[in-house]
Amino acid sequence: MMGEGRKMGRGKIEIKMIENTTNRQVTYSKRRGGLFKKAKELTVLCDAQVCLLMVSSTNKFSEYSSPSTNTKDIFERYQQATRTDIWEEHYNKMQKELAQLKDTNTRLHREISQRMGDDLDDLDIKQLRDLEQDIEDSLTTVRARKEKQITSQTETFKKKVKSSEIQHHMLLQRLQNEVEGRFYGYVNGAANEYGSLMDLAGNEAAHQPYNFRVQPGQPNLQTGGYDFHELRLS
Amino acid sequence: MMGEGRKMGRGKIEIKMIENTTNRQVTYSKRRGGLFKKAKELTVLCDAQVCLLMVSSTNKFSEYSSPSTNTKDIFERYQQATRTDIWEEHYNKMQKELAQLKDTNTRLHREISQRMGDDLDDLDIKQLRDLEQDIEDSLTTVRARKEKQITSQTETFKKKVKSSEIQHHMLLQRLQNEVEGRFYGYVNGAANEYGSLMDLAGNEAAHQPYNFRVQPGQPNLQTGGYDFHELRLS
DNA sequence: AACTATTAATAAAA
DNA sequence: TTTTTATTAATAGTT
Repeated sequence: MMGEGRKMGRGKIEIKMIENTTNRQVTYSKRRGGLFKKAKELTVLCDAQVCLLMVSSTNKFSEYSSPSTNTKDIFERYQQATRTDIWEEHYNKMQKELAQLKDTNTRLHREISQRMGDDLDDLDIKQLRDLEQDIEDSLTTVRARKEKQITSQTETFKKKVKSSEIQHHMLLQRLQNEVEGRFYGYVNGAANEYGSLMDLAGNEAAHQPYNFRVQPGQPNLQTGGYDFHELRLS
Repeated sequence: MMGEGRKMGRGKIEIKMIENTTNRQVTYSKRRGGLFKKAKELTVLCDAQVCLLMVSSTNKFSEYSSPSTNTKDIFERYQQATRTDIWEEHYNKMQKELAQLKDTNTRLHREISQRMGDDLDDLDIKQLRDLEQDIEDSLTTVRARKEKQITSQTETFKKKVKSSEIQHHMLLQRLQNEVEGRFYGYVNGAANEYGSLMDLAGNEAAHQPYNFRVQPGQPNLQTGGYDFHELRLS
């Protein structure tokens, strides 16, 4: 049921493109080394000629070709030996790829249909039971995920409200102070000239000595959002 | 001291050409599969393009090139990317090989010199002691070999003499028979027509029914010599 | 070709 | 990057 997973080294990997760029490059580098080593060993052990060309996803080239073999030679010998036009080969390969993709497409389409409750005619009882179980599992997973999301959102909301309350309280206090003409000395020297109610609203930072204030944070790259900004009063 | 030995699977192998043809071909086949698999994995995991051409020692070709890559393309891209003319590359490779051979040559020459007692100026006491020990070991080996050879030659000689004696004895007997006109019937049918004393000397095989005779053997490829022929009477 | 005892390759962590 | 280490994958010899 699962895709062909493989373990090697300390972790488990599937043979599919490594999304993380850094990992991909590290893996490329390591495996390239491995491939070259194996190519050399084959060359020596079996008295063979090997030519290995590689282009990384960052367009870097690497080459191995066995001693006293040159790339051009082996390439030409290859062409001669295969006696097939290189373009025809390419064309065939494309056709094969196309067929495979179509096939995959059909399978996926059918799987989706079945999960949506259509196209069930060809399934026997066991298959139907399996499908049912699968869908139930999916449901459980989705529900769990949803619950988690709700909890998370609630937390966020609580924080936001709390922050809001603190700010409100502060503003009220300062407003009261202004109105009563009583300053507690937290604005010193010339800055006083600008001390006004308008200023409080428009540029609170200039007069803000407290640590309560929730600061706008850096963009949070991991979630892709700007979470901290949501905590600002607006 | 030993060459880099490697174990893999159930046995131990050095990375040097596998002499046994069958083994070599089996290993070629297995490792070719491994190499292709790794090439494919690299292609998928790292979003790379790989082109792998192989010629076995029996001149059979194999190829892998990643999907939507064709061999010609990647080859041309390779040429472009390296910006080096393929012949220049070949030339460089030859030069490198040449330099390596020269280097090896120099080393060997020096080693021989030292073993012959020359060119010892750069060696410290330990190195000299090691060299001494080495040479002593060599000497022991050579002596042992020599003793063995002597024993072996003696054996060979004994056999030869014995064989010679037998043949002599037979000849004498047959000569006596001829002279006495009495045949013991070991030459049958038409062959008798050719039974003469001259024939005995010039073409003994024609009349030779005994197993005593030491037969000329096949060339012995392992020692490079024709050992059995030495046992023939001449 | 298939099996399996062993080694070699390597993914993740440091 | 490079090294280390836990783990899997490749494979040499065997049947």
